[in-house]
Amino acid sequence: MVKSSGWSLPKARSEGPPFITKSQIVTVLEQAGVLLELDGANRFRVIAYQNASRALASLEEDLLVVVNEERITEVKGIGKGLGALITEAVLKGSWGGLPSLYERVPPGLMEIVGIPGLGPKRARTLYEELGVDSVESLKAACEMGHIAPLSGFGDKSQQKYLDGIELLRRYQGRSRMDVGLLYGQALEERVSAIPGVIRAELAGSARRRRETIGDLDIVVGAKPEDHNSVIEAILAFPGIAEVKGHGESKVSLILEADMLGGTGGHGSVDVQLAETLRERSSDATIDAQVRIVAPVAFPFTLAYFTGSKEHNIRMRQTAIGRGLRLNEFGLFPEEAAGDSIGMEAAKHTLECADEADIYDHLGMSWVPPEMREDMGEIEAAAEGGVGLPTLIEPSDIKGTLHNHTVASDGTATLEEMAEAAMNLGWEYLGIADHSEVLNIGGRQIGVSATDVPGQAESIRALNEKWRDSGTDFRLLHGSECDILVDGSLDYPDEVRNSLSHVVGSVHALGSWRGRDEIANTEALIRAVEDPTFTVLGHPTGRILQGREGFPVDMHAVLRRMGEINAEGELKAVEINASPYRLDLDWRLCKYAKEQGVPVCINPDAHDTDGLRNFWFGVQVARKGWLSAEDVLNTRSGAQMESLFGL
DNA sequence: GCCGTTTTCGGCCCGACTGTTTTCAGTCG
Repeated sequence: MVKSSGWSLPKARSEGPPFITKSQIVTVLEQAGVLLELDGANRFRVIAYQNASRALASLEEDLLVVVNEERITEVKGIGKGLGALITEAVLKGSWGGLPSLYERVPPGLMEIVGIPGLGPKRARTLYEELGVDSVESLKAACEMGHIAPLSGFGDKSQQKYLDGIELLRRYQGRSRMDVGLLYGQALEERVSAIPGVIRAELAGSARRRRETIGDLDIVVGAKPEDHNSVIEAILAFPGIAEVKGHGESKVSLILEADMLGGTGGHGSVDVQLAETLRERSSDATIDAQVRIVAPVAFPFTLAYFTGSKEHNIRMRQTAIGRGLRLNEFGLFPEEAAGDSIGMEAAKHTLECADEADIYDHLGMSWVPPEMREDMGEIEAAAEGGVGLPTLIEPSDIKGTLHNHTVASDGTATLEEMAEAAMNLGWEYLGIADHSEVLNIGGRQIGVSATDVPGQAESIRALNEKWRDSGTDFRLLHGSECDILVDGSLDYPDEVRNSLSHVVGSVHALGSWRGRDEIANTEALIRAVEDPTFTVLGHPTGRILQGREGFPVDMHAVLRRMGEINAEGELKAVEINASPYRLDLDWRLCKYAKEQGVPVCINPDAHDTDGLRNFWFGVQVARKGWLSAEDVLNTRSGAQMESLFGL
């Protein structure tokens, strides 16, 4: 969804090259795609810009090196034209023909295409015919009845746009993973319990464990004669704020908090976590679509609505390569289908009992839903699936390293946190309270250097008690140590040297967000090079749907960490498992692994319940292709002690 | 604009739905 208006092209840095960074170019290509669409460009040209943006985003090498060695067109999706544009931006800091495109398209049109049912073609027509160039002028045109008389428009369009403007104003956008899954699993449980429902499964971005979830998709398998009664049962559910529409095979709903009450809570988000989320999200609503198909079509519909769109496209292309056609109802020979489409064409489908059979017919192994993003999984699943990893499970986690107590801004004591960790079956809990420099609103939050030895003594005493009683559990005494603006670490060296581990984190976001990517990258690299540095905590500082992280070339930071590890050190990167953060981003996990940088899944808990957030971190790790051995805290307590030289 | 085990032109994933039309374009997922 495009929200921003008044886009502009980034200015070149003064020192360069690179005069423009990779992430800036990624954004520009994405924007240029939208602008071209509004400008009436050929739709395949638009797709080319989108693809190039995607391709560049997943480029792991240093862009300046690739450009200098004239290898940019070797990237699939970047050809002669866009390769030249990227090269010019990197080496000269200018943007070819793009400035005129940016000037040509009125800024307000970007906002208008966010209105449901109003796309680029119609937005363009409205601009040309009526001079509509903002949401405000569109609203006025609707109210004066100027839209309906236009050719291709009508009364219904005019009303739909008015409704859409209202919706846009109220629309809260996507939901965080925790909220989306809570609703999704509640809905899935309720639907599964309806008589006549043979199978029901959550699909869409929730099943793929995206960090935020747009709307919920539930696929239901039921005999055709039961479809009507199933739909009626769904419409009678509690917690439905609005029925947006329903037909023979589809129900479209808006859910509210009452949906969450009374379900067993036996899904993957466990009962206590569900309680917490219930309080936290009492005022949220979320859109849901339920699709009902005959049992024989269930695997195809489930796969189709699980997506992603990009993954589905590659699946269909694979099918075409084998003389087959794939749609949401079946997989069938091209010639058998003839001119027919949809369910009719799928009458000739190959039999598939589950998703694995579909992949099998295409010469592939089943791909876990988390990985279906067209980020290499199509290739990895071919030839017996040799490239597919065995993904980490929540039960692989043996402890975590970044948690707070009352000593800084937590609400539980060492003993309380330890007990909660033992109840999760963990063998250790790393305590990492904030370091001295951190204060919020003038109030000191962090542990002063003089108080560190006292905490060490408390932890030593507790560990001794457990050892004497034969309990295989220990607290590890670390710190969440601030990375200062110049990349140095808080506390004197001797304080950091006394700790088992140092989680280095940036908190002074203002300064970091105010300077450029290259300066931030250099500072972060300086931090990780410190001999006492162990784990890079919430690497970009992002808050999902709250604030962007600071700009940084995380590939470069991970490369440097990998180099240091190759010399026998231990530098790990955190997946901060708070559902508000989920930082490191899943897109970077595979790269960290390839560079030899272990990932550490940390709940960043500030109370005992917060420890359970580690589950979301495991989802991110799975989405990022990680196995148990790629994650530091799947090691046993004894192994961790020996790694930290205790 | 990109791409190539039918290659340098002619394709580019597939289908449903909606509202406007009289055979279909635009939008959405």
